[in-house]
Amino acid sequence: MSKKTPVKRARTKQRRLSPEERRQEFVAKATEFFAEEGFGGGTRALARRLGVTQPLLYRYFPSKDDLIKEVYRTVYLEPFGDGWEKLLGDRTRPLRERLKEFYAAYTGVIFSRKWLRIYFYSGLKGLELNRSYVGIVRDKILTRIIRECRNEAGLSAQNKPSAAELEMAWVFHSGIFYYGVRKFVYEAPVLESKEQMISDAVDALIAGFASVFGEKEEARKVAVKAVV
Amino acid sequence: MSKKTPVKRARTKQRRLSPEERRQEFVAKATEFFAEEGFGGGTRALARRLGVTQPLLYRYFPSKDDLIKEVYRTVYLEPFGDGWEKLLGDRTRPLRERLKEFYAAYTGVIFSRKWLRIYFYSGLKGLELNRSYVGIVRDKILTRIIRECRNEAGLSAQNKPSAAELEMAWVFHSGIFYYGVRKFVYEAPVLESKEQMISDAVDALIAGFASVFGEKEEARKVAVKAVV
DNA sequence: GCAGTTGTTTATCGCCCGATCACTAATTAA
DNA sequence: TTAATTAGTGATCGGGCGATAAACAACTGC
Repeated sequence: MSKKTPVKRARTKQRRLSPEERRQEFVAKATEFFAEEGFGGGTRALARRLGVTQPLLYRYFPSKDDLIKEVYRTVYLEPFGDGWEKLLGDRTRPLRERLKEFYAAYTGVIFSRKWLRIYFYSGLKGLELNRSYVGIVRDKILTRIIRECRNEAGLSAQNKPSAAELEMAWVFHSGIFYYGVRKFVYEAPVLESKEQMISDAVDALIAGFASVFGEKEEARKVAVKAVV
Repeated sequence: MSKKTPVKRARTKQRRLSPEERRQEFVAKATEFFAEEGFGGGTRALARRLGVTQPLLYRYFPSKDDLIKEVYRTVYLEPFGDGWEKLLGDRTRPLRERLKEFYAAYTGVIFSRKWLRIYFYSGLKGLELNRSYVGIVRDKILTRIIRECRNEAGLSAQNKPSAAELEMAWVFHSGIFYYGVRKFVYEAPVLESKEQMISDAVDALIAGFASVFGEKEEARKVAVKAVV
């Protein structure tokens, strides 16, 4: 309320950080700020949260848009490890186990209010960034998962998944994704155990994939299709 | 670019609409506008799109926020029919058929750039509206679906679905939902046939539900759980 | 045709926004 | 100690925002 008193910070006491450290500190705090306020949030409010004055931002970033681009970079590109692809393809371990471990790790990164809200804000802004992210998920994750599901269901290996297979993987993946959205964005009640949610979803995917695409379960599949 | 020339619209020619018609026209156009620009879009730009001047909006709506509330109302509340609950529970028809018909109708309503973007913008704004929408989906749709899945899997009827069952229904429902998001918000390529996507997802749900929760498939279930 | 009512515009207010500039304080190098 | 460099601030600019008030234009009933 009474933000009138300028408080007169004791400027001399706190240790001065190196320029790069300071910059990173600004980006990190800005990420939290924009996650809450959206990219329409003002630079003055942001500066207030950083404990500095607004013009100082312009010493570290040429414009607000440049700052936002840095926020994107740290949120999207940094966390995407490449050990994940290997994990998914490691056939010395059961597929269920691999999938559960992968999604435990993946959701460990993206299931936070900050990550998800930045993701949606940038998506609504129409940035090509989201489209490219969707492409990465498709190529690095879903294509691998389908390959393993085909193997699990006793189907012949083929490099390219069919559009229908890819779509089923998307439905599965998005279902898990949306658990995080409900919990961290809508703050709606969810199943308390994330692990069980993932476990059940993985089981359903493997069973469903075999049911829809499997040859070894042709009897079931025919019965399914006959109803339609 | 050269918006300088005021264009001097021929004001006398166009027929004057009744006040209520005019109001509804404004709300409809405002919905499209906010879906694209977000609720941060300016009233001047909106008025320009409506072909009127900005102060005129304030004769029809006391404030910008009131206009936004009307937009919510028409987007969320109007389309939600109540024949859907009956459709889901109609056991004279096969479950697969009911689910496919329901999701064909449901996605027919919500799968549009307009609907989905308004949904996300309001969700990010922190409005309680989204949380209540989530509650409606849970009670009116998912609870019914689980009841029918239990019946299909030969399980005893119980009124309240378990949290794990509800979560599996959410994963399934969200997976379908996200097909629309990918197509209409991210404008990413999707399986061209929405019907097949729904059909496969429904098949996977029924097979997956039986696999995870079914008693008649206890052997498979035990095998599944043993891996973990 | 005129009065009253309703629809619409022009002009404007106060506010907040992103950005810039000139200045001061703190740190570093000699 | 002093000169140069860097970090940070206060004041301010032009512009867009939501909202208001007063004037004007167009219908309506008499």
